[in-house]
Amino acid sequence: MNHRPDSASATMRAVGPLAADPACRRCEVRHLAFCAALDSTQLNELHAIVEHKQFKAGETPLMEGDEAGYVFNLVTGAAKLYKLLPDGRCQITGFLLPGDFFGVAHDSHYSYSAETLMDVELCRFPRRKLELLFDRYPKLEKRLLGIVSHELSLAQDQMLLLGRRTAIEKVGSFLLDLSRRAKRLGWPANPIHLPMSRQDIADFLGLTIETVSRTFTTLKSDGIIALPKTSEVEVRDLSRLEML
Amino acid sequence: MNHRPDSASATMRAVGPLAADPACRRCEVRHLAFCAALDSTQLNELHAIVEHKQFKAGETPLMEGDEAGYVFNLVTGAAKLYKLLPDGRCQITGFLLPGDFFGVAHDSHYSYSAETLMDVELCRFPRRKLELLFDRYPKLEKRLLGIVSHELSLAQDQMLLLGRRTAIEKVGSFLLDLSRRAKRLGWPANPIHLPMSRQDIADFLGLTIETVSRTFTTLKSDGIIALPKTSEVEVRDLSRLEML
DNA sequence: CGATGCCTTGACCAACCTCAAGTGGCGTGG
DNA sequence: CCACGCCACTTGAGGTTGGTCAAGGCATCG
Repeated sequence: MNHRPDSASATMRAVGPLAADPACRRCEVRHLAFCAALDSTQLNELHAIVEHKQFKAGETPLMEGDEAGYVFNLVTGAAKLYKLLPDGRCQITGFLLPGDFFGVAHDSHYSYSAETLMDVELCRFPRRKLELLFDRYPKLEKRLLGIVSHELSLAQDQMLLLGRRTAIEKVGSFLLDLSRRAKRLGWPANPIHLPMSRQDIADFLGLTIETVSRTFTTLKSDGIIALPKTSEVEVRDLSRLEML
Repeated sequence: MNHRPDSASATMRAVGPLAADPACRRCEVRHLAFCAALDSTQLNELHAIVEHKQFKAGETPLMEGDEAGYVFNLVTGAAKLYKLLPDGRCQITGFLLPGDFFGVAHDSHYSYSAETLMDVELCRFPRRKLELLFDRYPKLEKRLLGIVSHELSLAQDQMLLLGRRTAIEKVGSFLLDLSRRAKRLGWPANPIHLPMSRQDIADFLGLTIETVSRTFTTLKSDGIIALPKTSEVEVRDLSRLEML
């Protein structure tokens, strides 16, 4: 049911229904995730309905138009959420890192797709079962409301970025954002690791891959960043990056 | 306040101070608003905490950074929600029409501003009191979750528009969207009335006022729309408008 | 070591922006 | 009732940002 079905957890599971689920308790992203701030009872009930799943890089845990039967919590890895136009143009609406929640739909079908950027572990909650839990633990529903409100706020920030910022401002704010999120996860905040391709960055910022590449080059020759690897950005002048 | 959730609502309605509040019951946008689909008891309780307010055109019911003490429901008129960059660049994140809800903040302060486009009537709910109601009527909180999820979905659509659509596609989709919303409100869907200025449309679509104006002119000379007044758009070829 | 895929760079182009002037509707005052 | 001014909108000319198309570099992997 969760993680690897190996010896340690099998032993603990023998004790009793409530002591039997160390997986969620041990979860490294729990303090960041949907399941944060739950008491023992709630956590156990949540654990009872969760399904741990793994995906390889490039797979799609959910697709626009699918029946919205589950909500998800990313545990390890990274993914993107995106929408497509009929002619193939793509807008990435967000990147998912450990602890991030996704899959909320305002009606019965998802309005966007998700694709993994690398191998991913996630928790999957059947929507119906979760809603039953909400009736007993309104706190869970409050938590979800908080998460969705937060995402709405991020979406509005992104609208401002897409509609009114220049290419260099877009890239700068993207890098700062990734750096902050890495820090929150306890990862190195300065050599920023980019789990996504240049094309993904372009589709997130409303630019082309060439413009993203050129903007990185500009920032590099201005001494604001360095690019030790193509998937790694070192911030060399934070204040000038923030000024953009 | 004197109602208990488990009382028979039919009986309760007959007597007491709450029988004296037909305002909410008569509300013309109730079937569209936050207060839709509530039973009599819930509606009475909600009515007990609501404050009706009026604003003149150009006023700001809430500003980015203000203490988020209230949530709002627009009853009549129209308004815009927007965010500003330090240098004054503006992105409108949405237009509000009767029945629309706004003022949800993910933390204790608003992350955007609201300004009326014309004289407006609205309902204002004190956030703390509303949250107390949520504890007794989880259905209210579910309703709010539904509204916020829906707004998130709209925000993602708007990201796709801002990042990946051309000027003419932006204007076309804006007009279709306004037309659909008018229809839902029981207003004429075809000569579309625009309650906002060209500048507002530009700030919504991530364009300049000149580009919006030119795009209207192009659509007009292509015979797709007519402009009987500057604030009125007549759709003359719906299918070609939808094709954009 | 060649093939592959991603990224970078270059030259050119077009969509959209900027700046500036012109138009038209509307309210005000003579 | 008309003249005027105001303001929002439209139109025009020219510039810039970012897009398009194409070639070249570079790392990874068989």
